[in-house]
Parts: sequence; structure tokens; C-alpha cells
Amino acid sequence: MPNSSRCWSRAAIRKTKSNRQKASGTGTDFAAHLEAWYERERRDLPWRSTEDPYRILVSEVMLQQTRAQTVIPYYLRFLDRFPDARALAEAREADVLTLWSGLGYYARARNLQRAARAVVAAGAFPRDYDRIRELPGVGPYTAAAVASIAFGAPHAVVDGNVLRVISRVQDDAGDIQSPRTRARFQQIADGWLEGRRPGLFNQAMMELGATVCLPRGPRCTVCPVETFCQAHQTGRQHELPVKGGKRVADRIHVQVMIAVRNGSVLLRRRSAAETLMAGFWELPAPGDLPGCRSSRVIGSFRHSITHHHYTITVLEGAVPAVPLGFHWRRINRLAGVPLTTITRKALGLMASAPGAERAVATHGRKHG
DNA sequence: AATTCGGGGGA
DNA sequence: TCCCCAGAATT
Repeated sequence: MPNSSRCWSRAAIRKTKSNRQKASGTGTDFAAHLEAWYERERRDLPWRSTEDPYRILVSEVMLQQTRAQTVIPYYLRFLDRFPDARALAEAREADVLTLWSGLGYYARARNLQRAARAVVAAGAFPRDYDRIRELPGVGPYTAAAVASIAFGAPHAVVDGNVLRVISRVQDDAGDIQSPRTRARFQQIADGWLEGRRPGLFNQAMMELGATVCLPRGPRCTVCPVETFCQAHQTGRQHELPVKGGKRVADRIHVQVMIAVRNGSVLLRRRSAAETLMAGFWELPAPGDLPGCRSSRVIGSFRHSITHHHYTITVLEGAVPAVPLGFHWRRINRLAGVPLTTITRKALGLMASAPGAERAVATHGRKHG
């Protein structure tokens, strides 16, 4: 290597690399190899057999921070019930939330319905990135995904998979949490996408990250673009991507009470004003019920929400009167009610009684 | 720029 | 137990 190269700035080196790739067609070769692999090996997922922008949007929203295998049954049920934007726009919010219950990030469901209403009001699904981006719950990733997959618009998606693939292919140790690194990776992805079929290239990048370029244990031996990967050449693929910012989870102990009378259970509907899981139904805490009697502990289980780590103890009890804000709900009709996951788990504990001990054991440990 | 939102699955 | 997942909105 010439001595003069030591005087080059990082930017100059990067620019030279980029020029070399463009001149030799390396970026194009990379994309061609990747796409050929994708068309050969791609998983057969339900949202890959449609070009309906509404269905693409539903899938992309469900896939936000959620694994494909988890999404599949929710996606099928949701589209069976709401086959087009109009059906979703005209639905009751409680019905939408019920189908979403268990999938998490419930603001996604509300925003998706608002988006459907906007599409109906506009008379047609928006076709370009900027107007898709204006739909509620649609950020840079989802707008790029829908615009490229449904309409062939040239916008590269940059999700967790793509960040990981690019960090390794470029051997780039930038913190993928930082906006600067993300902007850099976005430009790289947009460059690779140039001249390709956008929807195909984007899905191929994500598929590579999801099935080959794994967070731990990347499967380089079966990777279709191994020869293009600079981290593989330097053996540093296991150290990438670099991700900063770690948080500590706090532990919280709570009690919930199951009060049953004449086939109904006492529940409270979280008000629309509550930030967290508004509109969902939940069990009372003993403190909510003046004069309640608790006869026994049914069991306990754990539940984690982001960095909050809950231990829930479930009590069986009776109430002298129905407190303000609570209602008796028929137990055999709870399938149509949006329940919080903690409530669903707690009721499941009761349902399996007297095998409650076994139900607790399936969650790993027993408390109380 | 930092936080928050859920739940599940794999190592 | 920890990390990650086809992110977005809010502060």
C-alpha cells in the first residue's frame, strides 16, 4: 500500500471505495446475486402472494418489531375479517383491538384503522412515498416498504435486518442506534437499489438478514453474497453490528383478583384517557375493591413489558358490591373482548384450576 | 436525542 | 436471562 494512502481522510477513502464499486459494477453484482438467491430460497409468507397495497400495509404494520412467524396467524385472521380498507374503516375499534390482542404495540391497531379511514376518504390508496408516509402509524420504513413492494417506487427499506447486513458487508462499526449511522446506511442501501426492482431488492435484503445474516451465528457458509462481505473477509462478522445504549429492567410485584358470580367475572375497561392500552379490559387489584374478601391464592406468573418486569399474584375473591367503573362480563363471551395479556394469562390460570400448580409451572417458576 | 410501547422466541 | 424482532410517535 502506498505511503500516501495514510494521509487520506475517512471520507476520501469511503468515496474512493464507492467509486471503485460503481466503476466495476460491484454494487450491481451484489444485488444480482442477492436477488437470484432470494427468488430461489425465499420463504412462502402469506403477504408475498398479493400486490394489494392495503394488504401489504397491514402486513408491514404487523411486522413492526414483530417476527414473521408470530404475525402469520394474526395476519390471516385480520384480513379474513377486514378484507379491504373500507371494512377496516367501518369496523368498531373494539373488534379491531380484539383481533390484535396478544400482538402488542396496540397503537399500531388504532393507527392502522385511522389509515384505512384516510384511504377511504381519499378515494384511493396513495401511490407515492411522501403521501404513504403521511398515513398514521407509517414511518420511513413502512412507507418505503409499501411504496416499493406495492408500487415499485425506488426507496430502500432500512430495518433491523438491513442495518445488520450493511454493517457487515461494509465492515462498518458505526453505532446503529445513532441517526448518523442510519443516514449513512440509508444512502448505501439506496445506492445498491439503483437500477434494480425495488420491491424485490428490499425483500431480498430483509430475507437475508432474517434467515442467513443472523444477529448471533451468521450462516456465512450458505450466504449468497459472502464474497462481497468485508466483515467476513476480516473475520469480524460476529462483532457487528455495534449497538449502544443498554437499560436495566425494574421489578414490579402486583396482585389481581378474580371475582366470579353467576358465570361472570368482574372487569374494568381502561378509559380512553389512559396512555397505556386504552380500551382494553383488565382484572381489578384488591385495592380497587373496598370490602372485598380474598379466599385463596390461585397462583402467580411473570410478565415482561419492555423494561418492566412484573410478577403477578392471582387471588380468588368475592365483592359485596360492584365498585364504580367495574362491570360483570360473561366468561363464555370473553373471546369477543379485548383483554390485556396479564388478564388473559390470569384467567387462563383460573381456567386450568385445580391444575393451577401445573399452569404456573409452565411459566417456569412458582411465586408466593 | 432519548423514551416508550408488548409480546414471543431463541441461545 | 438477555437479546432481537420487516419501527413509530412523543417528549
